[in-house]
Amino acid sequence: MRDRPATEARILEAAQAILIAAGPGGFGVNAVAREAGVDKQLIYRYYGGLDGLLEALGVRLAQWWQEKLMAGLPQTPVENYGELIELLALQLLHIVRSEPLALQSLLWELTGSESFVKSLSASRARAYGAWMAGVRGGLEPPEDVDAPAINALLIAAISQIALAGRQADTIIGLPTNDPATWDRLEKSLLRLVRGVYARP
Amino acid sequence: MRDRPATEARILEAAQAILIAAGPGGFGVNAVAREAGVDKQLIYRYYGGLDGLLEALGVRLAQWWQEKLMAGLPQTPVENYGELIELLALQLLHIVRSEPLALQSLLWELTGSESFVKSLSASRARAYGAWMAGVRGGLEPPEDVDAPAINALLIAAISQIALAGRQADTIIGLPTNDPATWDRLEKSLLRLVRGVYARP
DNA sequence: CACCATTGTCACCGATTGGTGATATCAATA
DNA sequence: TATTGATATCACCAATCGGTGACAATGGTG
Repeated sequence: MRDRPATEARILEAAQAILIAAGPGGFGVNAVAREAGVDKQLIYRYYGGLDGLLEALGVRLAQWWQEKLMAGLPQTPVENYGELIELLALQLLHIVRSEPLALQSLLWELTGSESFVKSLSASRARAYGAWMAGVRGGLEPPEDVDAPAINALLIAAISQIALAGRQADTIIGLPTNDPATWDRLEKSLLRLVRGVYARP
Repeated sequence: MRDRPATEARILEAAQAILIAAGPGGFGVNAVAREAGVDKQLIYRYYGGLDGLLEALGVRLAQWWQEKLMAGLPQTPVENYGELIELLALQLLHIVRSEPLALQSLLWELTGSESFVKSLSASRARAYGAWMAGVRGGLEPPEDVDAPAINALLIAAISQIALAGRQADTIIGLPTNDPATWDRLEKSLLRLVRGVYARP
């Protein structure tokens, strides 16, 4: 060993692993050190304590979100603003359904009061914006639609649905384990999008 | 004192107070006992420990949700299914915006793995159903709309928006503290509802 | 080779957690 | 009044938490 950069990386990886496995609640200096096979003293030396480690983990998560979102950029140009939002919604739904880290990250934004949590929320919001900017040509939402508010509601719905399906075995009344449930939710999600961003 | 029923009630009240003030994370035997001004031993005697107390708190929360929802039953008969959902959405938005207990309860459903959490989710779902049953006359949703899925998404959106606005000072990009933000969200929420449950 | 800063290890601290056993105190009954 | 059973209190336990100081091993530099 005796390789500080490598050790720092190991610690950060372990932190992410702990977050995925145990969530924000199970996160702590001892758990991370144990997972990384490293003395916790090094966490204090290299990251200045728990806060510093969280800060570093925060920027890592922000990058992660950016990458995951950008991975779903449509290849073919879209025709109107509504279709854009449809794609974003589907991409986000796919991420939160397939990536445990996404859910734990969202959960952290809801439960944590640390400062890095706020910057994480802001970074994720920026990632959405970057996605939009990267795709929309000159596409504009209909004038009579409050696009930011509508989109926020849609993103919120997707996030909450995924979070709720994590622990409970029923969402409002729909069975969580049934794949048909998620088909219905996806179709209904698109239906909501099309309802506001009227399609030709 | 020396009044078991009163002591039990005090403990349960304290438990709810702790939940409101500190959330699921700060919940514990010691905190509740301290808040109630009671030795924690009594929690073990009367509720059989932390699990039993949670169980009792769960049924209390379920009743609470039922009451809060039912308090918003419309007086005048509604004309169609869409208007019904509009009212439910507005009522729910009002609850989660004005009642801290609602948010902490929702948060618990997302974070807790205890068994009572699942029954709480189920109870809340039943409360929605009871609300609907109490209001809809012979009203039916449009045939081509998957009402349960749509409604689940709408409820999810409302829950998540309120939860996100609790800690972060910006929801996706909308400033949390600005009252105008919530006006926009409410209007856009109704817009989503009307988009699917097409109005005359 | 000797020095010294960096890297890693170990042992400990006070505080808090969920949980338990023994004991004091009271109210009603015999 | 003496006994008894329920109610309340206190002291303690092992485990874990975040955090710190002292010490051992290492590798490059003079």
